Amino acid sequence: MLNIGEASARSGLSASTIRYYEDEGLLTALPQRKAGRRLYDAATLAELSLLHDLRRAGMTLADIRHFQSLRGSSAPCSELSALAAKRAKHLRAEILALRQAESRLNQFAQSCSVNCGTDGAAECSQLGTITKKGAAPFRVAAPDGVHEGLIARG
Amino acid sequence: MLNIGEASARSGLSASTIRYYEDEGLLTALPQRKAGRRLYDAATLAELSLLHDLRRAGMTLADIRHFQSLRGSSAPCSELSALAAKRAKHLRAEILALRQAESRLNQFAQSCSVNCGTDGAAECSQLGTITKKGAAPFRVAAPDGVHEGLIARG
DNA sequence: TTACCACTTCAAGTAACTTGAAGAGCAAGA
DNA sequence: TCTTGCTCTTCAAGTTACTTGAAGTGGTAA
Repeated sequence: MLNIGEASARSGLSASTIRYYEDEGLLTALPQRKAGRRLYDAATLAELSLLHDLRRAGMTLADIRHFQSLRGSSAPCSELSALAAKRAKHLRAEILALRQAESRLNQFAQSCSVNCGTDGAAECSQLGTITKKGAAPFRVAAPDGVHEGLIARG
Repeated sequence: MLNIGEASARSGLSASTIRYYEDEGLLTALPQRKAGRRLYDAATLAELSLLHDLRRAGMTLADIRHFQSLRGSSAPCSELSALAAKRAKHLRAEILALRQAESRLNQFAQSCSVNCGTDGAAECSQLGTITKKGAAPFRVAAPDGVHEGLIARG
């Protein structure tokens, strides 16, 4: 039995986020209480960890609620499966975009540090070096009603 | 010269987001106006695209403002370079985590669809299959004052 | 001329947390 | 026993980055 601080460390969620999820009804099993304080067992902890994962996967809390409602119901598992696959596909696109962003940042950092000390300081101070060269501006479209990427959520 | 709709399509930002960035003073060059309507040239468009990229890279609007202030100043380019490298490193961790989430979702979808039609439906309806098996719960720590991942931003 | 659509401003709403205030439980040390 | 210090409690309010809605304007196609 772990207190909320330890549960936080293990699940990767902050203590206040854990309380928030509980308030929002996202925990199917409430933590036990001792002297008013929450205590988490392995099952509850696993659920917290799962919540963290699903959020990482870009699901909104509403999505997660839907997932949970399917879970208990007699919904065809094809629906559950499709939901997961759709999310995974979306994640794949997101990962690709992040990779592009990463490589542009790295490019910038490198060209910047190379030019440092020489007369290239001017070029270094131009943010423009990060922008895609020659590549057409892109939009990561969200397929059929699925929400935009993590960033677009605000 | 493109109107805001076209600028939106090219930059990947929604029209209202573009207006929002302008209101927030994130555009170093304001778009021209014709009959009250905004018109964007190549330079402004590039800036919008860059803003989109930096956001994708997980920078907050405050981060971006800081980046911009460094840009014009006599700040050592090592600082700019370090900032970019730090961001890129953080992105790398983020990408890794997303990949894990993706593979778990895929695992779930697959095990689910395989079991469909058999008596495995019960297993399928268990969300628990997505959770990491045997792996210790992890936390993607944000190094020294850097913000948490995209999701943690809310 | 009449639709119609993309645009304008401004205010208010939203998601998902986070922060702050004010107080309580409890273990370690003097 | 008392104090210090930490973690916890609830509840309200604040935050970020947008998004949505209302009410009105500009330009063009039929």
